[in-house]
Amino acid sequence: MVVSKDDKVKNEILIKAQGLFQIYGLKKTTMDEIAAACGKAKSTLYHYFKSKDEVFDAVINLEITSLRKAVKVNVDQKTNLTDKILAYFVTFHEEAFQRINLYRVVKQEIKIEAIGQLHFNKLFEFEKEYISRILEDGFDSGEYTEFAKDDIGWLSKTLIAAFLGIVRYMVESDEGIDTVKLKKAANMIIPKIFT
Amino acid sequence: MVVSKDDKVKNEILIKAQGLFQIYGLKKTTMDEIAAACGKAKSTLYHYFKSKDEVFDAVINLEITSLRKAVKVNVDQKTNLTDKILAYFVTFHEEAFQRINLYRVVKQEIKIEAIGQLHFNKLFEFEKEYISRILEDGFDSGEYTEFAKDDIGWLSKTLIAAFLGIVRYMVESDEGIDTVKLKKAANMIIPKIFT
DNA sequence: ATTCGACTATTTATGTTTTTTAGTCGGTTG
DNA sequence: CAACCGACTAAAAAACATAAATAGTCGAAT
Repeated sequence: MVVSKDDKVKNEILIKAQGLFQIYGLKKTTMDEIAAACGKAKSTLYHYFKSKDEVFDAVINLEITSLRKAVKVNVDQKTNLTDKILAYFVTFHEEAFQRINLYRVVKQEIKIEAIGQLHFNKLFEFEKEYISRILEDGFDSGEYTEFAKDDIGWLSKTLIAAFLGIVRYMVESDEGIDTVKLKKAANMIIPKIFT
Repeated sequence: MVVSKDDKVKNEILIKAQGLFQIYGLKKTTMDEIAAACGKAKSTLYHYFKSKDEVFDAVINLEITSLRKAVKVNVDQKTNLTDKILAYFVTFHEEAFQRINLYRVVKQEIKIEAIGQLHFNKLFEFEKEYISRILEDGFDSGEYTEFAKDDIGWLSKTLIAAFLGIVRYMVESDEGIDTVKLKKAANMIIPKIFT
């Protein structure tokens, strides 16, 4: 069989853990609880995962993977640079806010807590890489000439920082995530140079 | 005389407090220290200010006032909308980072601590109002037609949130505040519609 | 009206104990 | 022998108590 017994149990644990993390968060979910939810002893979990962090990591990666898939679908549909970046930002954040664990990481990160930092940095890094690639494609195809290629690294970081600022504000002010506003914001941030 | 004795002493206290806040921050500066710096007893301070918070408030307002003045000078020099907004953002943040107390509030705010919140909100509110006014002027003069007037409130909030996101990133990543980059960022955020 | 010193009421820091929880280990079972 | 368990340990977190620092009050003095 393609999916081994090992993978199956691992997945079972992850699903249960995911459910608990969603309800209680990382800190308030204990390994005993996860074990109980799986109908196993705690020590058994350590047969599949080295540590609690590794379990959480795996859950987050599960969600990031599915998020990336969703984003890719939307971005690939678009044909020009501006639409791609716009689609990227809108989809990314729509999808992220649908995934409570990720949302938590971002929200925790806003309040700068130790644990979220790593995941957030990874997220930021991923966003930067993704945007950089889109920009580079635009450059190579000659679609985009306004900035030097050397600026792409800085450019994508700034784009993301700005966009994250808006999302942050939406979260903090409890104004919720309004897709229409999000689109407007994205449209405003993405420099018209791109069009 | 125009400046009353009362105001003179108040100012003396504020100057001393400002110096101490700059060195030690709000929490690590005691009322006893401020009093000692003024060569007065602590209880005397309470004759001029209701509480320690009121002293800090007054200091912050002192700095905000001088900052506003500096910003206004730069903005007023510009003739068109885009330049005004650009000048506003660049000057505002340049000046803010020169004022350690304000900088502290902003930085504290990044780590969301109770005390900074109020000041930060006030700052945010001020920035919003200021930008709104600039935008409205642009509308009224017919310089700007792309957005509806109703959108100005949302527009200025978004602009500020985005810009704050970039500043935040600069602070967090310890990349420092590079004016050239700041200008680039501002240029990128301010939609080309304005030009 | 200003100032002060002595006082109180809160916060904050410190140290101690208890409880909770992550992670280990030897042994059991299918 | 891979998957599991229960009992154990070590480390972290929570709870508690105590001491110290500090914000803020008040009556008296100038």
